[in-house]
Amino acid sequence: MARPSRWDDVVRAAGKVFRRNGFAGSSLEQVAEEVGMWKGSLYNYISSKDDLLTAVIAIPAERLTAEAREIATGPGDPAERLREIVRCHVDVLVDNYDFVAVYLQEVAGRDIGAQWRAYDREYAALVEQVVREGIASGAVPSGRDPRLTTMTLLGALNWLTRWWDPAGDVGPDVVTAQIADIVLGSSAPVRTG
Amino acid sequence: MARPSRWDDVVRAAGKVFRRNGFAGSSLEQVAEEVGMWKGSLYNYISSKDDLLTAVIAIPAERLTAEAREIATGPGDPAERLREIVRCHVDVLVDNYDFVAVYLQEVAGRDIGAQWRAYDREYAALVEQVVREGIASGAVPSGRDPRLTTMTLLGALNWLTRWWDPAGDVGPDVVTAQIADIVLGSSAPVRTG
Amino acid sequence: MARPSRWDDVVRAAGKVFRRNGFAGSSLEQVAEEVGMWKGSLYNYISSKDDLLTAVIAIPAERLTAEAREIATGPGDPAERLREIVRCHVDVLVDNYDFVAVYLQEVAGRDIGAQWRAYDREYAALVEQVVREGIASGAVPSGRDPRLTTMTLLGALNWLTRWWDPAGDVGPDVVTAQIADIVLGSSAPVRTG
Amino acid sequence: MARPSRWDDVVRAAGKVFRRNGFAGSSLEQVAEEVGMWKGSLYNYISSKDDLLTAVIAIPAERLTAEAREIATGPGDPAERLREIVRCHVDVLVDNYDFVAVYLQEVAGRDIGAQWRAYDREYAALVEQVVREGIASGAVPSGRDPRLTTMTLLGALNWLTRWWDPAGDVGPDVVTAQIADIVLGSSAPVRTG
DNA sequence: GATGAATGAGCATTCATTCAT
DNA sequence: TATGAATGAATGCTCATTCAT
Repeated sequence: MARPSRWDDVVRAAGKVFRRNGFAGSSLEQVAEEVGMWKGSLYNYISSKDDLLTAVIAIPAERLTAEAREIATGPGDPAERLREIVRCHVDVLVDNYDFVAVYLQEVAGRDIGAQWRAYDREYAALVEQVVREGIASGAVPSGRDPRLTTMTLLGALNWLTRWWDPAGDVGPDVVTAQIADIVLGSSAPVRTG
Repeated sequence: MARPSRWDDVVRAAGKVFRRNGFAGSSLEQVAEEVGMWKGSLYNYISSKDDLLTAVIAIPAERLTAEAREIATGPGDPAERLREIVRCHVDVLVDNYDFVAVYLQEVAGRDIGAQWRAYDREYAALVEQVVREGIASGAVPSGRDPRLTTMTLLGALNWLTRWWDPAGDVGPDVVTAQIADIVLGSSAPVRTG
Repeated sequence: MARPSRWDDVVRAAGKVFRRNGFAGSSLEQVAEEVGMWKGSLYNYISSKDDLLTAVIAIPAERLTAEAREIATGPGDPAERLREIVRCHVDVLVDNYDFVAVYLQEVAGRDIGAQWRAYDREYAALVEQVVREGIASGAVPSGRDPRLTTMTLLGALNWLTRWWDPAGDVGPDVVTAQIADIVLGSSAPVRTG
Repeated sequence: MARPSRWDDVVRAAGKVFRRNGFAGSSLEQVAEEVGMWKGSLYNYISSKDDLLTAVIAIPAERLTAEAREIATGPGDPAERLREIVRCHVDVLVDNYDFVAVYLQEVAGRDIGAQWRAYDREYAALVEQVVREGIASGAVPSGRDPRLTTMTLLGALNWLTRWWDPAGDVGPDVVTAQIADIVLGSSAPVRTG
């Protein structure tokens, strides 16, 4: 369907509100107020509250899986591609803080709505594939369980929304570099800037 | 007030239900049904729904902070103590899967109820202290940001509830050892048992 | 039924609580707490909440009607007997402040529970009878409507629980004398003692 | 907020229901049914049950204090102004029987909600002021306690809702005249019409 | 497209009452 | 007689959703 003009505002507002109060804890009235619209008017844009969650989540989830697909199947040595994945993950996070936070809070790894789990599974599988290549190539220390390593990486990345302020002292580059270092078992000096 | 006999059942049921549906998404009727009790009867044990969340959360939070306090201030070299912290974290998780999951989902790192954030902050501070000692002693690769390293570790551990089955192929010992290895930058072979 | 030992305490507590919160706004738990008893234990004394209201109300209502019956049918000129009725009314009020307040608040003149209205009707009828005699004898100014005069008197008396503190500056004697004076159209000086 | 169209119906229904069952004894479902609306729809008009009580009470309370303020500070000899106050009081009662009954039942002279007691106090003070002038001018028999006289008058007036039917034999004019006569100690013949 | 009143199901909480101990 | 857990109905209030204007 062709989304009318204020669609973006609606989704952005939903992201903000859902992040603050959780999906179940948010009311559409709060979303409407955030957009500057009346409750009933929201239904010119959505057909249900779940619809809104889907829209919020699709934004980072689609970008993340699309880019991961490209990186995972693309050229370059495994270590480099793993770093790219981390960089991409952090970028998406920075660009869509609210949306990512909602996605992680409400959907990722939870037994909720099969339609949303698909993103989750594909993304984790793509990352795991690169991790496996890294183990095979020696870029990741041998002996590491691939899935455990993958989920450790994702855990570290996904936890960022709980504590990290992208505008704070520790910027995106440091975060990217160090998290990649940690997983790669590298003690290379941090590159800033 | 002296908590009567079925108190433990009530909290256990709440943990189960809250984990499944989220706190805001759970109804006390669901909790009551899980205990095998009528909705109104719950109020012989609690005085509000929040009360129940507090009870659920206090269990792992108190144990975790208490043990971390002991480990952080105790003897042993930093690497060893960091491993102990990881082991302890995984143990608490295994023993209280539902409660920990609820804690992480509803409270950890979220702008919710100051009374609950205190646990969070203390625990992270204790872990960070040991991480700093690890960096100072060379057990953790130099150049790592202490807070970022701490949160990477906690992220990895806290993400476990989203994907890890303690009864599955990869057992608690492997998880403990590998997550510690990753953070310590160690590529030592996994020690089991 | 033979009322067990703490019956009086229970009724007294009920009067206090009902006066404070209204009957519908009071819970038996509050009453129980006021007695120093557990909620369930109340049912050793009462068989329902209404039962308690009946008990509370019966105390002043029975005394009031009994004494009014005696005064109304007794000897003495109408003016004197009207004064006696006022004095008796004020006495009952002072002796049973809570109970009277509850009676007036919950029952008097309200379309509630026929069983309680009976007291009301009889008492008003007795007072009206004396008022009529007063009009006939000239003690009450002629031209006055008997029922209106009666209800004016009762209104004045019944409103006392809303503002009058028996222990305050204006004592029971002044109140008794002046209210009687007003209704009798007398401007005689206040007799105290 | 601009009160929408059925606001008046809602308040009128609330007055009716509250009068019948008392505030605490009334449910919003009863009010909704009286309006011909569903329970939840009420919340398009109010934000709480208390809100509704406030609305019901404000109607007679504001009119009463406003008119009493005018009369108390206006011209005319005290006796005349006291009669005007009585007339006004009876008029307000006749025009807003339910609302006045609720006000008297739930608020007047009760230790409830400070926001409502203010009306009460101001009104009584205004009436007392005129009573004092009446005593000073000789219109009210000397020797009368001003506050007691005021409260006797108000008690008589406020008790009307408990027994008086404005459409019955004794009409508003008779009630007005006689209650004023009684307080003024006047035995002037009743003027009807 | 916007409004906002209406709906009706659902929820946390209260409370009179029962009953086994 | 006292206790206090259990019951189950009721209540104030919320909220996703609908719809006439």
